[in-house]
Amino acid sequence: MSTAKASATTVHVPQGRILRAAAQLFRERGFGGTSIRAVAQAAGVLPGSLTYRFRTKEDLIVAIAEHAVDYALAEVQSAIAPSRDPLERIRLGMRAHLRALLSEEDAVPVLVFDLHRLPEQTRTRLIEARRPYDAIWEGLCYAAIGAGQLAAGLDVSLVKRFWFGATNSVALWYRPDGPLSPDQIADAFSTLIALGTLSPGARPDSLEQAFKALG
Amino acid sequence: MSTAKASATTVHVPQGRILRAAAQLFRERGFGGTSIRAVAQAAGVLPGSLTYRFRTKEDLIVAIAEHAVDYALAEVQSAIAPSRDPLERIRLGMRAHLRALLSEEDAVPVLVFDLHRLPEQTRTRLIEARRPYDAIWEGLCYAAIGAGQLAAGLDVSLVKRFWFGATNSVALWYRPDGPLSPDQIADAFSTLIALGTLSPGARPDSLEQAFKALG
DNA sequence: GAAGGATTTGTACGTGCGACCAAAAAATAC
DNA sequence: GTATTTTTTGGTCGCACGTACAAATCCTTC
Repeated sequence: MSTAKASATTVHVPQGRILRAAAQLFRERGFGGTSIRAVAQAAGVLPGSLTYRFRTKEDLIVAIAEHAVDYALAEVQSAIAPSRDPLERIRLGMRAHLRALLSEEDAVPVLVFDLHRLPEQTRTRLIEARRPYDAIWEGLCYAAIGAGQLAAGLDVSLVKRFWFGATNSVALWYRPDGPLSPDQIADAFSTLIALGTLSPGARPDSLEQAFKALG
Repeated sequence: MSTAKASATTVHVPQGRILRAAAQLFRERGFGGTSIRAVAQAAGVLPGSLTYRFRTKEDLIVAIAEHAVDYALAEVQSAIAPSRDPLERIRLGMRAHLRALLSEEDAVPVLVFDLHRLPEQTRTRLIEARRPYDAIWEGLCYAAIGAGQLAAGLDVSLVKRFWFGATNSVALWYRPDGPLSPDQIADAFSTLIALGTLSPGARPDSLEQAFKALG
């Protein structure tokens, strides 16, 4: 409908077109704010075809989420492969995570931002789908702890939430024409979380005491 | 409808009931995922009454956002009043910010999380409404910089985004019956952003160099 | 306690929703 | 080149949406 027949080699697999169109609309307007008719139109397909491929709207977002996990997982794994230093692997992994979040692969931010307000049953399915991704980060963290690179007394799960919260929120303000690239932002965040922001003179004598004082 | 007439002192101002009900539903299901009828029912009112108070759905969320700003601003201002130390004022302010975000005042998370996918015109109105809140944090940051409490070479606006991103994301996983109170979480986050997470042995010799290396 | 404005009621309107499906068309297998 | 399966079409179902509004009710004021 939108394009001419084009050449014989045209990628005309509509499954991919539908998923991409849906992910883009979900990213922009949210799951609840996007109609399947709008998805169909954006994909250049009639509503009936969409229903044929994905029986319900929920099936659609689940497929998007599964794709997002596949994509982000592959990106992170190939990004961390070059290094064996745990801390460096985390830095590289966070670069890849942020690149995936800000990329044209709209599925990733959809999984990150729309998860928490989906129906309970759908949310459970998506958290399940995300498990392999959570697992790889779990492993990266334990490796850094084991190597003694992180300060003693840290609540690691809290640090993880802190870091992912900050990093994911970049998607809410990032603009491609801004002054910093995704990798630059990721590195800046890595440095902040690693070293903190206080000037040397304002720091306490003992790091361990400061962390333990949090109770 | 939901309650008996009760005493003569009953707060029966429906404006407040409607705003509270709407904020709660928007928080749970998002703006697009909440119908005006659902708001009316939750407020114990028929749809017509709601239209009488708020001509459109957009007027409703703008009213919620304005209330959120009033509330959070007052909370932060009274929280920072006891101290004159810039760093301490930021810590206290962040406590108040997180308390407001996690409180029963659903308007605050609505403003934080629903803003970015509203129609352009509405978003502009809400950002305008939020301006006083942004201004107070601007002031707190400049005070800490002026006092030399933050490391030289920091990109302050990036640090602000980092910190608010992390803190706001607490609303996505916090549960009241969890092990940490909002104030404990806020303090833990303040310590993380202040000191970083590396063990002493893993830190570079010069902080300034590390920050400047980010380009 | 009557008048008159403020508020709520109950319902209606046109639109768009998610889902559905018989029939047509295209692709594939034989 | 026919038979079979896969996919798309184009339209319909009943429902819920945001909004509007006349009639009924409540509340205040004098």
